[in-house]
Amino acid sequence: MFSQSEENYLKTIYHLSLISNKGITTNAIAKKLETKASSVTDMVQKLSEKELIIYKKYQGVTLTEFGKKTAANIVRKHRLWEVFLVEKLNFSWDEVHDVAEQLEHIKSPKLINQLDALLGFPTHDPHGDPIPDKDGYANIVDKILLSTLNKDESGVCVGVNDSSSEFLRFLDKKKITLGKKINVLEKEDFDDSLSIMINDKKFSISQKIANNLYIKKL
Amino acid sequence: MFSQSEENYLKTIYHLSLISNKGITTNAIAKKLETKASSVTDMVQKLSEKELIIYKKYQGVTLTEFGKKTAANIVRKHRLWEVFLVEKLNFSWDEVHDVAEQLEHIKSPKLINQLDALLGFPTHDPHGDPIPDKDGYANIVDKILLSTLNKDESGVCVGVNDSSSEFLRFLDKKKITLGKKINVLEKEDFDDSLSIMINDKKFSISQKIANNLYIKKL
DNA sequence: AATAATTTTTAGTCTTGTCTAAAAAATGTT
DNA sequence: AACATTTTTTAGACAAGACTAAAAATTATT
Repeated sequence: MFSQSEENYLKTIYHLSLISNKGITTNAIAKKLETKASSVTDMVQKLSEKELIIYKKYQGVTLTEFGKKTAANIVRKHRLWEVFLVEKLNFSWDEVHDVAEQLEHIKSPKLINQLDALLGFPTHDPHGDPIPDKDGYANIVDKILLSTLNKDESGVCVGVNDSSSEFLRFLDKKKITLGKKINVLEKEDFDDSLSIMINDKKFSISQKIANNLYIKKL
Repeated sequence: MFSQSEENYLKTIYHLSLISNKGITTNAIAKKLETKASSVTDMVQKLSEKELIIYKKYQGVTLTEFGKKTAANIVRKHRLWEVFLVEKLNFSWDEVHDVAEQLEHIKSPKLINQLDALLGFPTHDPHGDPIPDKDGYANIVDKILLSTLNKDESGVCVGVNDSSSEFLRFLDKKKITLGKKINVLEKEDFDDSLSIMINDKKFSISQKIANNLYIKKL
């Protein structure tokens, strides 16, 4: 069994691995966890001893198979709890993260399997992120950023890049939810803002917004 | 906010207070928590500084109003989670304790209130123990031990004293569940064993069993 | 290739919560 | 009341996980 702290480091390394596929640097981990590089060095040495990661001084870390599976399982728990909070306890999608962050550390395989069943074996969490299965395998959807679409192209909203409550509440206000169809009517060269059509309504969004919304091209 | 360790001490003191209503001794706490008396001394000093308990050297501790409320809230969370595990996730009553022991430390008032609602505002946990309300008030039932009943008296099963999985599984095997009616047919002077009638079946139970089953007299 | 800037590691400190061993206080016994 | 026993507290140590400051290694720049 691993401590909460070890699990948090592991999860962070896992998330960074999905983006970069190079060795994960000490500084990158420190930044994500809002901690100091020296603390990271201490912890990666420990995780390395436990064979969760491969670590060579000054060369960053990569997950072992064991580490990958362990990390995926924490992510699985996090996302299942998020679904539970939204589906069963009427949380909104901008409220779930902090609570799921605590719940993901609860140790009970039966609990998670039963929760999975109660929720009807969901494949995605409320933000559109895939829920890894028991073996750590997660469906990677071929999602792209809305900002990469051109004029007259369209797609379906499948996820968010930034899941801060500010951004999520903005989407709520604009009635942009997962599964909604988005048409790009115009793309401004000047500031890369987009004129889009959603819910039969037309409005303009900034590049910052378009850079944080994942869609699946149609 | 309090640490998990602080919460565990507090909860233990709360449980001991309900039995003894005298000052709770260092040793009693150490025994219940399976730790050393010196560790208890350290922690009660800390809890005292935080005004959760009143502590005078060599004289044991008592909960303050604030401490009582805080402790009751932890117990409330523990018991609500137990109900959830049994009602929604098909746990049996002998499996819930360890998981609830972890879940009780999750910090989110909304989570607990919504869970309470999802479960239909239960008043008792799966072992028959009352669930304190938000203000820390718990209904104290006038329950007595089965062993205190005499020949030809009868009662309804309302709780257990020992909630070890061994004992709970024994009750399952004998089909003794909360709410069941029990008639005492005979009481042996020799070993204080009882001959009882339950589910229209007659059998004999040892004093040890009778000492761990709470009933409400009829 | 030498120097500057950045990143990473090391060394030492701090806090939390635990422990052991010894001292001090309280309680029990004759 | 004096001694023995038990309980409780103190003092000092340790592990986990974090931090600061300084050293070492790497990377970037001229």
